Amino acid sequence: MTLELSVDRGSPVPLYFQLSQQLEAAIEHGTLTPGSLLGNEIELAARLGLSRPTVRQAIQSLVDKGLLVRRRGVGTQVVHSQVKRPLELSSLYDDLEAAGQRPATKVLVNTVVSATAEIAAALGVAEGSDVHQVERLRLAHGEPMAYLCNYLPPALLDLDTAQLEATGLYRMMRAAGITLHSARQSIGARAATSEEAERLAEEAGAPLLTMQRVTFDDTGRAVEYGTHTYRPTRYSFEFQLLVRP
Amino acid sequence: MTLELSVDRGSPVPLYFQLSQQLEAAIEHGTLTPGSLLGNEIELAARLGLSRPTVRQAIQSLVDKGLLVRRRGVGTQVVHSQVKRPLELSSLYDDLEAAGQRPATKVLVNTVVSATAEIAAALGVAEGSDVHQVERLRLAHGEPMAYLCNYLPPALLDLDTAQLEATGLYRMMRAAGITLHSARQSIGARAATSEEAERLAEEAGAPLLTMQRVTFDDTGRAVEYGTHTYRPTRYSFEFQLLVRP
DNA sequence: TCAATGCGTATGTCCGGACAATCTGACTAC
DNA sequence: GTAGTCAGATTGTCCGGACATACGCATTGA
Repeated sequence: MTLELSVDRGSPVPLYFQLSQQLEAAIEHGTLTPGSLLGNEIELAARLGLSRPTVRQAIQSLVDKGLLVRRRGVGTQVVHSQVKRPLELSSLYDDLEAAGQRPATKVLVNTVVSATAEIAAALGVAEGSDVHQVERLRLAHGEPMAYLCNYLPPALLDLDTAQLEATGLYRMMRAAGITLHSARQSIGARAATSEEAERLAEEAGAPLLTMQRVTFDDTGRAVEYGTHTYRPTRYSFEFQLLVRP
Repeated sequence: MTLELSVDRGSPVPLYFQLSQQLEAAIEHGTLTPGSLLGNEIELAARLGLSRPTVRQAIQSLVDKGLLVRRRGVGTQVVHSQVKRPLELSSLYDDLEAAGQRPATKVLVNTVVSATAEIAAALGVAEGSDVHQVERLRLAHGEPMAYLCNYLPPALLDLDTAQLEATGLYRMMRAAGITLHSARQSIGARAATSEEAERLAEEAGAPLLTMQRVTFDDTGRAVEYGTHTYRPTRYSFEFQLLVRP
């Protein structure tokens, strides 16, 4: 079979990116079957009228994504297993939306509080200084699913309650021009207190899935600290991860 | 301050790798302070007697690791935040060892069983075919910490009980020439059954942290399926993750 | 005073070529 | 028949250069 590949030099989209997208689409679509060889880089470059470094850059990006595997002396082949996505820094809202559910959000608290020692340490601000606090309840199919408590540095974002209910916090941050860079997460479990149980329509002592996260932008500022509790019967963390070579 | 950088052209270690390692060490050591500019690539290349693509390759690898941030028109600077490691496919054994603890392992079961539908689906083998089963109890400071149940395809590995107690499963796989590539994970929580509770010295109904994982090698074969339960008072999943640009 | 413009600087993209390292498979020698 | 050897194929590394693009800042203009 011959793979239809072409690049548009008039497009502002980088050539290597055009190529990697077409290859990824072909893998996704099944045109490039798992295990099949991709054909050597030099010939592929010649066929497309590109240079080898450009082709290599395209292939490399897919290798980084885990879709391709290179073998010296053999060639580049499509990975057999079904790689979906290698763990992104995704918000619960996006996760649910991607799963086809229509998540609902109920903002319980949207205010400014004085930072406790824990919050101050996480966000890197002075203890006692003002921080935004947002408490939300995330529902799916009318059932409570997770209780989210977040703290943000002051003057970072305009936290409109209506907007918080219509979209996710991360989406609002990105829209405000904040470049999310990395996050430090901790996932655990514990028994629900009576207060937590009531919020999530569980019973006191029921197991809860917990997640704490501090998110940093590309300048190294902490832009968000969150403590979340999930109902384990309704939610679990699913992700694919790659081995760093 | 002047950063000491040099490369050895006689070494079989790639030049870009030598450079990236030195830069990483300088960041780790604090010689390159967070937020500081790295100096433009062209001059850096000239100073080291390297070409710009080589220098770029070194820098790019650190950008991928989350240690550096590039800004067009500005330069490349060291990320402020404390990036430790961006979530590896690590075994519990390695995690504990890295944390300074000396993990102990007790192999409870090491046998061959007939694959149930669940196991067969995860490993991609025929239902009812033979698979290895390993059940282990992981202890730290004499206290049970996690209960690990793993299934492996037949004839993949020689599962020596003594070796399983002395090291981790992943380390044994790597030593056997298996190239780990990716894994699909699911982390959740549930209440302990009385059987599970007894194994982990908890009470029935106590919250447990659960993890399921299927690991694939670079040919796409499933090489391991594991169902783990952790005591949440003793263990939680901590990791750093990067945002895919 | 404030906004628009222009310029320098640094990274982003792309090219064409060269040699080295490694894997596969076929051939050869014992 | 088996083991060692060699050649072809393919990716890995590296070079030197060219132009495009975006950011920050100083200058200019209203």
